[in-house]
Amino acid sequence: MPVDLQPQEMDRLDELVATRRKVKRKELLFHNGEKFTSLFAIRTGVFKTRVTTEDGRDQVTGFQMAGEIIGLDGIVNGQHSCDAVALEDAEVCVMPYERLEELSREVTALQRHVHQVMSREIVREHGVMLLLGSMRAEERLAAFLMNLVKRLHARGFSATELILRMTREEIGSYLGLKLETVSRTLSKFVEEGVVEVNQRHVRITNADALKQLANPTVCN
Amino acid sequence: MPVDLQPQEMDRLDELVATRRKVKRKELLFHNGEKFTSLFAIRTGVFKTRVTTEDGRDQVTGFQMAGEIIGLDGIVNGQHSCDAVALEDAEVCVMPYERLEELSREVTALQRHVHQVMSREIVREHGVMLLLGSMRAEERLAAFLMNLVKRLHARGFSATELILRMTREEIGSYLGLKLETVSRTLSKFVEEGVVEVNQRHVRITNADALKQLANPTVCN
DNA sequence: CGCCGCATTGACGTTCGTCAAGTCTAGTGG
DNA sequence: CCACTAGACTTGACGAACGTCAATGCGGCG
Repeated sequence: MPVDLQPQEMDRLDELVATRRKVKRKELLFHNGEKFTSLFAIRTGVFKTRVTTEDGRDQVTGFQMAGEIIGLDGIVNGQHSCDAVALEDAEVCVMPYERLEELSREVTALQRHVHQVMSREIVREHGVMLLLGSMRAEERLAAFLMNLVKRLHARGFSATELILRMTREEIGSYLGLKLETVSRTLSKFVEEGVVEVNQRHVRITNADALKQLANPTVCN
Repeated sequence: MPVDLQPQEMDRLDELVATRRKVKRKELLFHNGEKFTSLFAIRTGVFKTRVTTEDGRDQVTGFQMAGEIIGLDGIVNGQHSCDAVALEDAEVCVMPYERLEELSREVTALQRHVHQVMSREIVREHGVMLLLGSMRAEERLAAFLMNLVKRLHARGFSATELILRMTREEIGSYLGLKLETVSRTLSKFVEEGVVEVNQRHVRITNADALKQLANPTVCN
């Protein structure tokens, strides 16, 4: 948590995030219906969150990576309303929610931080709604790639290369597309010289063009 | 705010929501880029929130009615990232955010309530993402009507009749459809005897059928 | 009355989903 | 070490759902 604090406050925060938990690839950090007790701060690895309907359809609601907080959905009803699945071996800090509540009553910076994290998630979801509601396949995928590479870059990785930790199907679910459409659209980007793709390895060769695709000035 | 409290705590909360503000139909409660200072609790009237892209496309991210909190998007960056537009003459309580922070440090029930409101919004948006990402027009519209009537019923209105405060275009924007599709789908429902429609007045004549159409559990 | 915004409906086009075949890669076991 | 398999991915042909464009209707309000 990137908040600056007094030494004594730091100690209390350290205690809050003292517990760690490892989650193997394909395993669930928590699942729909599970009792909510803690938030999780991702230390390593990438997760997806998904919601599911009775009739088996599901929707990926996000991909989360190091430094991001997961589990906020559980606060309102005391139980989780989505699944969190590790896309690779991962480790998280377990933050017991009741301790977090107490502490954020005492440490103003923490209170503010918690509010910001939740607000940021709301704003992010607004962006996804915009994407799902009014963009075409090309734009969705371009926006997705831009977003991923930006977040990775902020974590010290390349600004032009990335390795997808998720399948075409998972990308499609997140973007409201079928996996074939994701694959086709990626191929199209390759033809246009915007990216190079080798399985899960993606290299952005023309970032400007990608930005154009994600935010076209002309649309129908 | 439906939280039970000590009398003295009540007084402090009363002070928090003392300021009122009236917003006329089609006017903005706040707009994208505006400095964030307060959250708003809706007393009367219905609002829509929307996000916009540079190229002029916009997406309705929600319709809010009495008792609901609006403005949470502003917390993370200190400025609003969407517009809130009144769909009819409305009145809100203005809750200065800094006062809210202070108070929720002292009143545990308020702290919890704030967290729940934000978490609820996150969960609601998960539902919208599911709707936008994996449902067809019929299902989206059925889910939308069910959701509206449920919320109205919880506020003492009819469980089968409602008046839409928004245009077909606004419904379409929220559901990721064009207004013509909304209109056609409504007409289809009428043909099937599921609803009666007269302009903005809608009567649900076969709630079970509507629930069938909206298959998944996208409620809230 | 006549205008204007909203809504409906039809004809047609585009995008994306569906179905199917086939390729590639990594992992498994003989 | 090499088949063998399973899962992920690619690509093509076709169709359905929804968008686009356009004409028309309807109701409220100055």
